[in-house]
Amino acid sequence: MRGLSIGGLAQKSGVNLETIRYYERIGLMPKPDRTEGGHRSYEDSDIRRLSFIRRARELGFSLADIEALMALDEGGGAPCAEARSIAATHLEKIESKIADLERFRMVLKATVLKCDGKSVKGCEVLNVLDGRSPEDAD
Amino acid sequence: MRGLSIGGLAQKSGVNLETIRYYERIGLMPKPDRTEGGHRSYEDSDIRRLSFIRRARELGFSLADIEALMALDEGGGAPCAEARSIAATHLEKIESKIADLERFRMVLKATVLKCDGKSVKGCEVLNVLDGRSPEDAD
DNA sequence: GCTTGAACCCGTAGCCACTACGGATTGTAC
DNA sequence: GTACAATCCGTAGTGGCTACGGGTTCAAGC
Repeated sequence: MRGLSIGGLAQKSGVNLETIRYYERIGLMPKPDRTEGGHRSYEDSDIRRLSFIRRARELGFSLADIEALMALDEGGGAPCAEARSIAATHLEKIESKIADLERFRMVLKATVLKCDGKSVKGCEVLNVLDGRSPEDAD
Repeated sequence: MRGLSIGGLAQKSGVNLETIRYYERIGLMPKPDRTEGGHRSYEDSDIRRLSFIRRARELGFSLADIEALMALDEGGGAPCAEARSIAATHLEKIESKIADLERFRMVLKATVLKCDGKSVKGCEVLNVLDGRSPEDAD
């Protein structure tokens, strides 16, 4: 085999083999050359592209976002403003998600702390989820 | 109609009508009585159960977690310790998710700030995703 | 050159938690 | 009685993978 096998690419990029095939199927990764026997044969540029995808996924970008970012990267035009805007929008989403989670964390933490793990009735965790306010519970 | 229609339940509980049918299908909600014509007819207890589910979902519990929590709530045995443990485990998950997102946020924020939206080459957003460290980029 | 066993092929189905569709039936208000 | 909203049901689609399984190919050892 001349190029990289899909398994080799999976190792080098840190992306699951099945996921690579999935990315190819949905058009996120280009169709690679094939060996005579039909096995996929990748090049170095595929490692870079796939690593880009992996990093962006780790940062929580959707595959649609990633597609747009990669198109910008290749377009060459004046991508920076657009890339910045995609990232900024994504940043906002992440920030609001963090805020949401922080609120959940506080409720949960308070709830878990109140629950002594003994009392059968009036379990604070269940009280909260039942919509009984903590004040009612005692 | 004697009881509550599915539409009414949807309104009162704040859960989408289709979602209610889905919950019934997967066994999370009990099968309600039916009118002569076959329409679902709900009781007040269904509002409570569904509201419990909704609140738990909003706190990020999985449906499997919720099923377990509701079983504890009904079992009556010594559920508090278990409910506490489910909630505590969930709290840990949320906390690590927050930590992850915080890291993403920092990277993204730094990235967006560095990107001036003008320079065609060396766009910081794309650099980061390309795995080029910020130091290399200049 | 031959054999073995790992790697790879492909299509399909499953996961979670919904949401949407669409044609048929029922409920309800006038 | 009629019009029209609400509900019925099964099925399919969403995103982002992951798993399965039976068949083929590759690469290394002898």
